[in-house]
Amino acid sequence: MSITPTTTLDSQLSATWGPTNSYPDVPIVMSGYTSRLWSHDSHPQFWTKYQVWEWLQQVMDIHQIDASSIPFQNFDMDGHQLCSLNYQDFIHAAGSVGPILFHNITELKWSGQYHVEIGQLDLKPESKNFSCPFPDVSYPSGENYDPTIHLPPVASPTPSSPDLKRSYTRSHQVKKHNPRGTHLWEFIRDILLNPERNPGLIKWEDRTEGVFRFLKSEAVAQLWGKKKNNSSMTYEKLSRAMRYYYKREILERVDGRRLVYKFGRNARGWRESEK
DNA sequence: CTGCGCTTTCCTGGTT
DNA sequence: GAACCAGGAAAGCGCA
Repeated sequence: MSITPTTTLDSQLSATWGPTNSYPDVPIVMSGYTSRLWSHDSHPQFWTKYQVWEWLQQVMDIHQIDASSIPFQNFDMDGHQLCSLNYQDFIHAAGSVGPILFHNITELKWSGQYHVEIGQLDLKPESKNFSCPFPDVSYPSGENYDPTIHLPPVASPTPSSPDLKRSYTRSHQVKKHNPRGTHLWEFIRDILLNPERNPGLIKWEDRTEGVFRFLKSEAVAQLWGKKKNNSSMTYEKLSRAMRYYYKREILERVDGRRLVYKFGRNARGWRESEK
């Protein structure tokens, strides 16, 4: 991990979770965006593991693919190893997202400049079906809150559950309503799933049961606000949004325990087996 | 323009 | 008293 002990929380958060306008629905002019976010535009060959993860996160963000759609642990490697992967390796590691990643890293290897590569790719967020030189490269959009049409974390190389297998056949389906890119519960989940990007903000209380606890409630709220470009976000407001999830069974109540929540039956992608 | 889904904001009242 | 929890009400926002 490249974060030094002297790094402030705020700078850590900015560095790890991106600027306030990291939304793909903001027009993508990657030069400024990336130059701020992507401070290490060195050749991918020289990336650290952490930089590889940052790259992954960026690509997922840009394509509005849910971060849990790919098993990040399959990319526990540095840039040198990443660059040595072939097309099949990416398919194997990231399923249907593999081609996107492969294409992206290939361009990067050629250009050595992240922002150049993004510019070349015409990755308009509004193009629901990303067209790519590789066959069958349509990708799943983010997960859906709607339990009846839950779009999948499809990209796992080994879809084990019946749900996942079924959803695999629907990979061309255009995403349903997801106006702000990432829902709050997905944002929370992604913090939990990326410990390297979670500087003590939220922790699992019971990993298998999906119980977690806010350690720095206001910091999480600020981070959420940052993501939504809303500097007045507070834990008070965030928690109100969390409470709305009870009714939809995305979260379950945990009585008597402050700052503790539990993922419900309609929350997807948090289980280890789903990753 | 309208309706919908997901917050965001504000609020009152209760609990730890 | 501060921090948190519960949930109603209404408004904002992006999208189909």
